[in-house]
Amino acid sequence: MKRATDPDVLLLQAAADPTRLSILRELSAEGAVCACNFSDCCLVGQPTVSHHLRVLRTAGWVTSERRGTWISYSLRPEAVVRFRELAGELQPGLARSTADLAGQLSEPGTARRT
Amino acid sequence: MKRATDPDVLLLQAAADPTRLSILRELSAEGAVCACNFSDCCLVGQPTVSHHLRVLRTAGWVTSERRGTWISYSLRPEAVVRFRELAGELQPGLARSTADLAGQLSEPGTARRT
DNA sequence: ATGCTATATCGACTCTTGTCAATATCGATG
DNA sequence: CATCGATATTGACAAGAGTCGATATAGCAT
Repeated sequence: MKRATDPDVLLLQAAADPTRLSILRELSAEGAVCACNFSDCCLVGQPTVSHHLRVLRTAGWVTSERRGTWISYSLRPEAVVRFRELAGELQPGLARSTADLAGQLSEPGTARRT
Repeated sequence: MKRATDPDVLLLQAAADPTRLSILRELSAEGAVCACNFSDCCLVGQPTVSHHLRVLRTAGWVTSERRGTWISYSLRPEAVVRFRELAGELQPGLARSTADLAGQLSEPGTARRT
């Protein structure tokens, strides 16, 4: 995968994995989950879970908090908000108001970059 | 990347690339865009654009329609709707109502799968 | 038919990712 | 301090993704 610099792409990349999406959904449903519970629900080993949790933390999806021996993870509200903004910004086809009627519809320019 | 079977993960994976997110945003802004316009905005060659468009089409993000020599792409409303649903399903930490007060908070079970 | 332009496909290459086994670290507790 | 359980890190590996150059296909115009 191309190394992403855009934080939005980072956020999407982090969510775009079966294991990590399961983790996010589990966190959404449970609120705060101990790390040791994920290796069970996701059918992967403990180091792999740890790796995925780091990816999610790096992307801004989760925060961790020690509770004695174990560590509880939870969703960061900012990430959820940003994710929803991303979804809200995407609109299907309704953008062209008058230009469409004028037959504009994003006609091809000269195709550069052979 | 782990081969995804979950269509939701497919959708996220398709969007989780700088070039493809640019394409999606361009489509959202313009409504319908000729394929030849993307190789300009995304700083990649024409075969690469074609490849990304196929990924987006496979994931259900876009549809294509011939207009003479060129081909116009547009967002599929269903994909946008599903994306928004995904975003809507994710909720930060507010899930635990009474269980939290009882000190439950998803305590660790036995960590299986050594 | 010939040529031209737009798009897709193929083959190859490099870099990244997901995964694990082994090991280290950290906290609690005897 | 020694030990145990939970978590993180390291190193290695196979598989996949993104990219490009070359080539093929398709529609239009001359």
